[in-house]
Amino acid sequence: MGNRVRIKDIATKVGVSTALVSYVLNGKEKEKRVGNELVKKIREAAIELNYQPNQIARSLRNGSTKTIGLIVADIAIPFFGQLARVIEDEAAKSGYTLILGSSDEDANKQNSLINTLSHRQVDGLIIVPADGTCNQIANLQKRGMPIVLMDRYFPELNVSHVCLNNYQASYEAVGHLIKKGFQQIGMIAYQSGMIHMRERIGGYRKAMETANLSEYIKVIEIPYHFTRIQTEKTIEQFLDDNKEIEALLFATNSLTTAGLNFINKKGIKVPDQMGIVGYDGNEAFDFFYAPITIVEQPLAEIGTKSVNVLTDLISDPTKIIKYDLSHFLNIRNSSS
Amino acid sequence: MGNRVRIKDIATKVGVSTALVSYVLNGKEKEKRVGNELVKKIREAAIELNYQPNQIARSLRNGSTKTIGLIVADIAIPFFGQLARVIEDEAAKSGYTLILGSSDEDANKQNSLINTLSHRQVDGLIIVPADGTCNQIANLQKRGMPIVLMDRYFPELNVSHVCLNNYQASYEAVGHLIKKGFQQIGMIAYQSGMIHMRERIGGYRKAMETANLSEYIKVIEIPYHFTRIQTEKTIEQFLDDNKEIEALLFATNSLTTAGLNFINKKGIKVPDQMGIVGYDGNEAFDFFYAPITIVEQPLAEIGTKSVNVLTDLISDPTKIIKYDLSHFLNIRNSSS
DNA sequence: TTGAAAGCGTTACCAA
DNA sequence: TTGGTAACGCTTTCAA
Repeated sequence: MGNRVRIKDIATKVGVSTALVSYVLNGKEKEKRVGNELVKKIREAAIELNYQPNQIARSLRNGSTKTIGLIVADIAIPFFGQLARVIEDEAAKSGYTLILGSSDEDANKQNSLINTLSHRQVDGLIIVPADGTCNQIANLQKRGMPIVLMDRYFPELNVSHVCLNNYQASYEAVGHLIKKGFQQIGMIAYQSGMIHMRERIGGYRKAMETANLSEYIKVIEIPYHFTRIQTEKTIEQFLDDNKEIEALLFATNSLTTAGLNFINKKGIKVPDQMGIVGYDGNEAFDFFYAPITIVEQPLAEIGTKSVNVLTDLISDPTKIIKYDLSHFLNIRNSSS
Repeated sequence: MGNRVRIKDIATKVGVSTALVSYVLNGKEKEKRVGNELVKKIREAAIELNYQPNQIARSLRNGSTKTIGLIVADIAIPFFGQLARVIEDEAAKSGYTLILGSSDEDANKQNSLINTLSHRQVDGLIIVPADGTCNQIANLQKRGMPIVLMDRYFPELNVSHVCLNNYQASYEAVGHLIKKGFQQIGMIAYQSGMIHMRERIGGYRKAMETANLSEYIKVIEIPYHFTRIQTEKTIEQFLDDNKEIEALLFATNSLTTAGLNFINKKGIKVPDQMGIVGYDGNEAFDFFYAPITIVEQPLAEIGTKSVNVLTDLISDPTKIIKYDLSHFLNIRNSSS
């Protein structure tokens, strides 16, 4: 872009050195005791010439880009889009801009995103880590990059994170179903070694055990890359194989959507023939004919905390903080 | 980040100049006829020292950041999230990374985003422009910034754009309702001077006129910043004031959602008591008890074309291209 | 109170 | 074939 005007042009025009211009334009005229007359002249010249600072040059000189890299699984998924928005706004408050990447839960993609972003000298990274990327994160941290893990983390690593307390969330979700009178409760989860999924399943198991329903524990884990059709087929098979199931806990929003779709097609009545609790509600459930209980995450809190933990980390690399936030149990209901 | 290793370190280690290292690391060893022996040594040293290029320094030197600024209304809205994802992938193919911003359809926010991004020396900008920002765009273009407008544009400006042919889309959507036997068709739109909304309304009017239904033309325009509750109240008022209405065209996804919600609450039967067509379907409509006809935009095409038009523009600033793409009329149906 | 100049990490021109 | 070095635009130290 024809961003021709440099600090030097202003300096020449006013007849001073570039140092003076830099002081004034950065608001250090008091500190540096620049003459009032000159301050005014420099300001005017800057406006007249329509000076636009070159942040790249500034970054190179300062060693800080005022930039945060955000790596999510997929920005097209509303959960991550909403999170990104909160992060964007919170980051802007501290003068940071977002550079974005989607990993598709793929370790290789995540790796190349991390490389791209760190070459661009982002000041820090907020990452929703993909399965099997523990080493990537460990290496990155070792090289001194400030990192906050979001939505999931690696328990074996001492890295800052902001996540949901998934264990507790599932535990209470199942408790809710049990209180409603369901006993044969199954769970539809994703196939993933990541802590968030393990804890969602773990909380379910624990709740069943606590209620003396261990014998009814039934979990199916669906691969992330399954299509909608494949997912519905798998759920169908699961229910065919376990006809005694009275209620289902879905581990993510997209699984809930696929599940409800399937239930709709089959004409299974909710909640009479099947009790339902799902993670991460969205407006879609408002249109479902029956109220759906939802494990809702505190999105705004997750986003703002992630940014704040990161900026703290940037100014003090030893300040590692870990949040496991609480969920809400909400009811999505078309008549509310 | 402790990204200590510079080209100079490699040069020192191997005992050559930085120039040679730069050539080799940029794959210009053939062109510059660097000795095979040295090439190998330099490559090895780079790996051994774990050299990570500093893209900031490179950008300053080259005058190109390989960065695209993307300004949407709100990345939390799935329509824009999906678009962003397509753009991210397409941009990556040409080595570009995305810097993101949400304008909230607000001229001031958009202005400061444009400033932030252009100070960061993005190579080009893809913008979903807010109402009343014609001058911003004109000035930006005058200063030489490559710009592609997306989703909407300013007819009075000669700036590249990639949009839907909204006029035709509404025209055909209304035609569809008329073919189904509806005559008293109302429209729920946003209050906006932007071309996309004007065309969506214009196509509706034209279709009504063509079918000799001019007297039934009824449009309500809802302010963008209305809450869900306010929106539903306004729709209720509109329908109370126009009890003869048999069908509705909703100008956006969120208006459709609000409208269907309201219709659900009131127990109005679709399509017997009310025919519906909405823009930009999403999975929510799959759960609605009746099939909903949807004006669907070619998201992938809009995204990829936006990137390609922009990269063309970056290499040739005179290459202004305008796309008005065609929609699909789809049916979202829970049994499909 | 002001200015000269070094330096951030790269690239690429020009010379050897 | 190889290397010295200027330059990208800015900030900041040091000297005047």
